[in-house]
Amino acid sequence: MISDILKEKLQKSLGKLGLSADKVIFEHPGDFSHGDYSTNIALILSKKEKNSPKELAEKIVENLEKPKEVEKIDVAGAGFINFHLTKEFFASSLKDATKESFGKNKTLAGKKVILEYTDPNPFKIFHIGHLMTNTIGESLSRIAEFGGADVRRVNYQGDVGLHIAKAIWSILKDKKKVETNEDLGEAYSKGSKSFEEDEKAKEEIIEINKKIYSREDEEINRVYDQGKEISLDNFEKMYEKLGTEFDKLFFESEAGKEGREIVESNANLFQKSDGAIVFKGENYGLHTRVFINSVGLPTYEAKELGLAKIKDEYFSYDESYVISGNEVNAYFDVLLEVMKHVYEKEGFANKTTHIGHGMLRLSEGKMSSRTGDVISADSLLGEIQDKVLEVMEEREVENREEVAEMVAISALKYSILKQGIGRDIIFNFDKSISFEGDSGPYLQYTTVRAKSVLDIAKAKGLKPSNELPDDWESIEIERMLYKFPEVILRAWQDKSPQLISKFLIDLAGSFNGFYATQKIVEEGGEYKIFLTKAVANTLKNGLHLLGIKIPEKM
RNA sequence: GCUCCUGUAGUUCAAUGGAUAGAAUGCAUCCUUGCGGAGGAUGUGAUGUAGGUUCGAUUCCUACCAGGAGCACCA
Repeated sequence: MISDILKEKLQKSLGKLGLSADKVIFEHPGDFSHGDYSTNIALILSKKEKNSPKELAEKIVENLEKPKEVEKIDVAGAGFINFHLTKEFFASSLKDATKESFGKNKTLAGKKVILEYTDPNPFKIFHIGHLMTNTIGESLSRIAEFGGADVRRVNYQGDVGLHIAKAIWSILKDKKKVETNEDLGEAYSKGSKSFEEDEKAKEEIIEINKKIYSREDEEINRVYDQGKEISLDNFEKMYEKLGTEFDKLFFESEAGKEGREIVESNANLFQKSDGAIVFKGENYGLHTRVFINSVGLPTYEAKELGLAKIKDEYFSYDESYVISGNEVNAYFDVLLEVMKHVYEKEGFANKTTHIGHGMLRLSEGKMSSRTGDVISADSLLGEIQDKVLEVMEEREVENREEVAEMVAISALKYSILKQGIGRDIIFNFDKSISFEGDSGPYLQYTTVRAKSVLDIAKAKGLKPSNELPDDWESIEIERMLYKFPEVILRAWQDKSPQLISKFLIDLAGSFNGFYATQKIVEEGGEYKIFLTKAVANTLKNGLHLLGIKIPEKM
């Protein structure tokens, strides 16, 4: 790595001056005029020395042996030492950027990583919140794969619990045939409403809930089994659309059993309180949470406790990630504390990380799944797709619907992944989904365009070559491409797909600028064609990491 | 009330303690020759308030103001 070479030379120079530094940090300046690598070492060391940072920087540079990859070294600003790389370095680094494997690394080689995400509940609507969790989880899974990890994607679905009792109560009461997912959604929101407003309904629902667990009532079992099947089929279709293939589905019914046993066999850790079994988190700076409720049923907490073990039996993981909305952050802290004690030997708590993402909220107000006031993923995607079709109207494209769906999903996924994971997304139907500028479709469009250029070059018999033309001056694109692998490393380290989004949008912008000012396909343009190939390949790999598909034409 | 998160152009988002706080969108002006205009170029415009730490603060600390989430049998 070039940065290692720079570090070594710099240490030597410091040595000559009788100085030393434990760690020398190189970074890429935001502004290209400040070079390709930069270090603030002089600013830090000048504190101990009496020299001014700028003078010290100049002394360091005087004693610095310039590696062949470096064009020039200069001192700027308050005392930064900036390194400008040579065009030969860029030209040779481009070779990597045209490789299929560009961006892959080995930081997670041999590691078993399990990621749980999406977690919709049968009998309920797959809403836009699930869309958000899925998008983030899928992207992180792919980034882990690029790091060489053995990855398992898992999904944990609530197939028991009050929400189902509510839906079943409504179905039984109306004696209605349930055939579609919409029927289920309707039944749920109706049952949910009655649960809040009608005491008698509430009692009946609680009664049904017990029978769902015990499976003693044939009528209930029949409705339950049928509804679950309809729901899961519907989810499968959605996963396919979104580009996620789960390796394993877990269900609350199994996790509940396991969890209850674990709570019972660790009785000393828990306390009885008002008929429930609780964990007093106050002793650990946390709060109290119920694990087994007063009716004797395991809550989500106990289920998740069981799930950690079930996951390990399935795939003895080194790292486990649970991706969900950040509304459960506090509860997850409690859970991890309990896991520390319960699974002391197994060390699950240390291997498990909860990633809480922000909420998708509507500018018009809050979304509530209890009142049935939710926006389904289907309706949102449909609406975006209609807008895409409008833009596509005048274009000649085969498979219109299919392409429009790809573009719609890309628009949505990008708008989720372009910002920090923990932050809420304020959603405005008219404005939020963009097809231009800082958007998924822009990235797709740029990739398709670059590929189209390559096709034309090929048809004209012009072959890409990374041999530099005599009068070549290195351009922004070259100075960006070689950073892609570093970006991916950091994206995993920080669990921030947004770093990849940012990188791709900058790269695409830079390429579009290049495209607008230069003719690429021409005699003597072999290097520019090579550059285009590198950009297309990098965009392709980057978009893959965001979970975005690329159409042939759009 | 307690805990956590967030306050950056009109709007939606960036900025591992660094250099002139970046994009996009909006608005204004411009780009037929040359390969996809879902594009390109130029201009416009912002760190909630008050202190502190630091050579250097959007970033760290304190207080305040504003918004959001969580705080016992939902998940």
